[in-house]
Amino acid sequence: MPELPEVETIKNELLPQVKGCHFVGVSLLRPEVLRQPEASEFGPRLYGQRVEDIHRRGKYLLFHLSSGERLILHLKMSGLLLIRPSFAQVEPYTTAIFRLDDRKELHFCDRRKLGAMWLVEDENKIIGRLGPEPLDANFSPQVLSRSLGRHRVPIKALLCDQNLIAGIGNMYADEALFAACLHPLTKADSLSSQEVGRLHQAIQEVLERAIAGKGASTDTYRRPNGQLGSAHFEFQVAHRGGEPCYSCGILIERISIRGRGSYFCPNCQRGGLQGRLF
DNA sequence: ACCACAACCTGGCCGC
DNA sequence: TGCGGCCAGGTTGTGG
Repeated sequence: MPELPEVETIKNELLPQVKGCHFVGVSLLRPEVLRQPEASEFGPRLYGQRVEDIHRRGKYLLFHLSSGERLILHLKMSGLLLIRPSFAQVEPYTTAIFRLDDRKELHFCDRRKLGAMWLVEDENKIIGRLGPEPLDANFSPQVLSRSLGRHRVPIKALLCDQNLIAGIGNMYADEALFAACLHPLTKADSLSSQEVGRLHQAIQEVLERAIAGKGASTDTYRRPNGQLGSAHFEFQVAHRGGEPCYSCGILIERISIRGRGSYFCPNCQRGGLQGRLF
């Protein structure tokens, strides 16, 4: 599942391939992927535009176009962006093909069909409500503390809230809580300042390590060249239910929080307990 | 304002 | 072997 490190990797590896290229055609194989504008308007507005830059915001990818417009993509659960040669074979579940002027194509594939795409003049209509970027210099422990302090919900649920912090999903929330020795059910507003500091550092370290590993290929994720990421080999708890903790040997448990699988070590993640759980 | 939950989607996995 | 049902999870919308 593409979260911040996966989308960051896609951005990093796509950029040298498409920066400076012009769009010379687009095929919408599944027009429902396009949320804005109407499908009939999409091709004409994209045609001839140069890709000036690509940015990431949370889990969104933003293509900066020469007109000043933004082509925005969200990969949701199973979206892939693949660079292919012209007239390459089209994989199943391809929803859109962008043709570039250097005989390359950008394929948007999406097995679960949840991904989405916009072409807009004002990106803030799409990404304006996102919380701060966890790897930005201005994401301080104080900023994190302010986000957490007003909510009496399990810390795990808050870490996945894109309006509070942008880019963290289920896997990296579990990994950050393990690294901070915090139980996922701990009420967010009960964290001490030391615990918030630990969590802040854990979030940044877990995300940076996953970016260094080019993302985690636990499910369908692949990089634009088709290769897998390696970040999941370093996972301590995510998707490791029933396996022994690398730190203490106790079996990793899985519970459901807000309908999402949450993996944690019941021995290492006692922080936040002491009667503060429920 | 805050919180919970269903819906979207499909391949894979489980139990019978 | 086959089939029904459930699960994965990011985001939006609805309702309490």
